[in-house]
Amino acid sequence: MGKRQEFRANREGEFARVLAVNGLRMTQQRLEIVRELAAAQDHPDAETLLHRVRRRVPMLSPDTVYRTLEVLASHGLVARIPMPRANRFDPDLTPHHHFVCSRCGRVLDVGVDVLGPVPSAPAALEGIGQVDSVHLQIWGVCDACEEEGA
Amino acid sequence: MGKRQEFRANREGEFARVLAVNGLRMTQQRLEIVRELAAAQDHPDAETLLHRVRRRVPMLSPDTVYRTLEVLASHGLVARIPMPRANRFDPDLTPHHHFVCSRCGRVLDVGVDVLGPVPSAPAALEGIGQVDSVHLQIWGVCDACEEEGA
DNA sequence: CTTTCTGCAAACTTTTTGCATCTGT
DNA sequence: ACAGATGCAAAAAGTTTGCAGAAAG
Repeated sequence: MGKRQEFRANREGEFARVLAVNGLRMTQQRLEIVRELAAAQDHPDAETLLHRVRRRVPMLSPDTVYRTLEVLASHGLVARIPMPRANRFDPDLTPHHHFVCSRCGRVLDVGVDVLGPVPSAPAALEGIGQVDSVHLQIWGVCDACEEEGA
Repeated sequence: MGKRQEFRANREGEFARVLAVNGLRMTQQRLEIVRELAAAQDHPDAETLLHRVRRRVPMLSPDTVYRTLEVLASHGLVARIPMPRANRFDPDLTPHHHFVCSRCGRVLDVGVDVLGPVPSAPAALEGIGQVDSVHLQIWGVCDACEEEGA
């Protein structure tokens, strides 16, 4: 099993553990949301994720998805990718970059083998602040859109 | 004059030039918006910029600011910093990083002398797409917020 | 039983759009 | 003159919030 797949497979237990430590609860909804996100091969936004989980949990409300994603992100269990229209969420916390297509909005992973390692920052930057994460975003036009436009 | 200041000082003429090349027009509103943004020492969002320009041009409408920023960004004259609440815009295209405070939302510049150069990507990434820009975002808590919370 | 979570609905913020009018070139 | 820009207003899109009832520990 690859490193990234292995990482995803442990998300559910990791989530349960972090929740427990913080006195929060593992609910059916949260479990389903985490499962769906961990299985996602793309970088869905809240609404997209909602529709996917609703295939199994039709009663799920949008609020719950937003709130769960907030919990996940604030505990460092998923990465928030800030985007012009809507935030995207990435269950994969292994080092990699993001290519964002400015035409179709797709977010594609770029391995560290392709572009070199994610730059590492010290825990604190002199005169600036405490560092939580370092996040490289590459903007451009993806091949699919490039061909279409030709 | 420092490199960054020099860069800012030329924004106005550069904008006029790019507009002309593309058959677009230099209007009073656009001029004022570009001036204000080029002079900004922070990373304002559309609404903040609107308020600043309105001190001199009270009749300016929000739409015009949004549309002008879109023109600027799509012609590579300013950088769009995608953020959870609202986009921010940076007139400074010289290489540097952005530290985003997750508590207060401030965006602070981090020089390449502090964290090393912005990773450079080739013009095209094999099997992915054409690269327009590479953008490093560092998330954390700024010193001002850190002290407050203590 | 207590604290936390959910769903509903309504509000809020940021951004976009259609249209008539006005302006730069 | 004519393409392009502006302002107005209304709508869209994404997200947050207050609250009553439901559920986890």
